Amino acid sequence: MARYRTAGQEQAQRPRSDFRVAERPGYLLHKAAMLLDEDVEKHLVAGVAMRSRYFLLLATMASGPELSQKDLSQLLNLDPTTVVTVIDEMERNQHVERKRNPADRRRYQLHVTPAGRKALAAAEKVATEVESSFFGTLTDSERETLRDMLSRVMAGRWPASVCERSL
Amino acid sequence: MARYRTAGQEQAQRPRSDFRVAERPGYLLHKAAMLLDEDVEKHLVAGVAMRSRYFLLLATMASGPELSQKDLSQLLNLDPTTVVTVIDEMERNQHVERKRNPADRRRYQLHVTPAGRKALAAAEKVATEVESSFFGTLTDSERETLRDMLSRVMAGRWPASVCERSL
DNA sequence: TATTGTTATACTCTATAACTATA
DNA sequence: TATAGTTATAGAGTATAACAATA
Repeated sequence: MARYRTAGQEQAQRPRSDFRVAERPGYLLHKAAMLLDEDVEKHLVAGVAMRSRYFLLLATMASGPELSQKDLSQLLNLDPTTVVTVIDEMERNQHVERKRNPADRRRYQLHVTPAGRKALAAAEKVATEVESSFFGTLTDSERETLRDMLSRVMAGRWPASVCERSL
Repeated sequence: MARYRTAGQEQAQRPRSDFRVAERPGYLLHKAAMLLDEDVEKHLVAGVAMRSRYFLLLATMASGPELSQKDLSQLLNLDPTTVVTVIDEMERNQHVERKRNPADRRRYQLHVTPAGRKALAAAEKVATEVESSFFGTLTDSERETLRDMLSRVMAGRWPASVCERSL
């Protein structure tokens, strides 16, 4: 992961920051998400040797409705082939077991093992700490407001439209 | 660009959505940014044949302090080699001219041409429409709150730490 | 005939390293 | 010796398409 953020110690000839992009709400959203993603990925890898998409897939499998690999790829916007790769890895790590769905033998029932749940708990602890630190300057009430606004902005697109299906 | 969001029309056997990831503020932020990025990219390509990073670089060059390619790569978290590629393309499109900085002949002065500003204006119109539509369910006051919260969350990391340098 | 999951492959994007020129 | 920019190359990531099994 590249780091272009660490600053040098040079002359500050024009301490302005009137970048047009910095005023676009869309770019602020993009940038904030990128910074948080990097933080989460870095700490997950360092703390529990797990990458973000592994964590997200595991967390999704461990909670809520039972999902096929196809469902997961739709919900998390991951390519189906990527889901295969990550779940292969999960099986090798004995965090997940693939069992055929008796009602539709094309699908898998993805079963998170106790070891998988344990690993997930550790990862969630890390992720929660990173998020808490990232949103550190916001009050609890503000965090709730942010959560609410983001949910509303996505209403009907996520996760709703995915859930319309078999979920 | 892949689309895993368009839903089929099947049985809704479990209309729940208690995914653990959906409750993480971090994932909400990530997902919202992804959706918006996709919208912006799609409409920029379709409307003005311009990709997002081209637009971002052009918008940054056209406003604020004069930046070298190195500065741009740091500010926008783009690899320096990517910046070279995109600015090459901009030169072919006659949107930008490279001139040597007389004070430091290693650096370029990147000059946005009138044609470049015209293209930028068209792109900004598209991007603004997409953003406006994306944040459509928020009131003006809420949008300001969101902008403010995102800025505060990033305070000290962006664009400040980049600006500490030569900008 | 359509769908889930898989594999193989191609392609895009990004990162790494070496090079030129300037400082 | 260090930095800005460039080029070539390698690697990671993702998408495409063909396939097997099942519906």
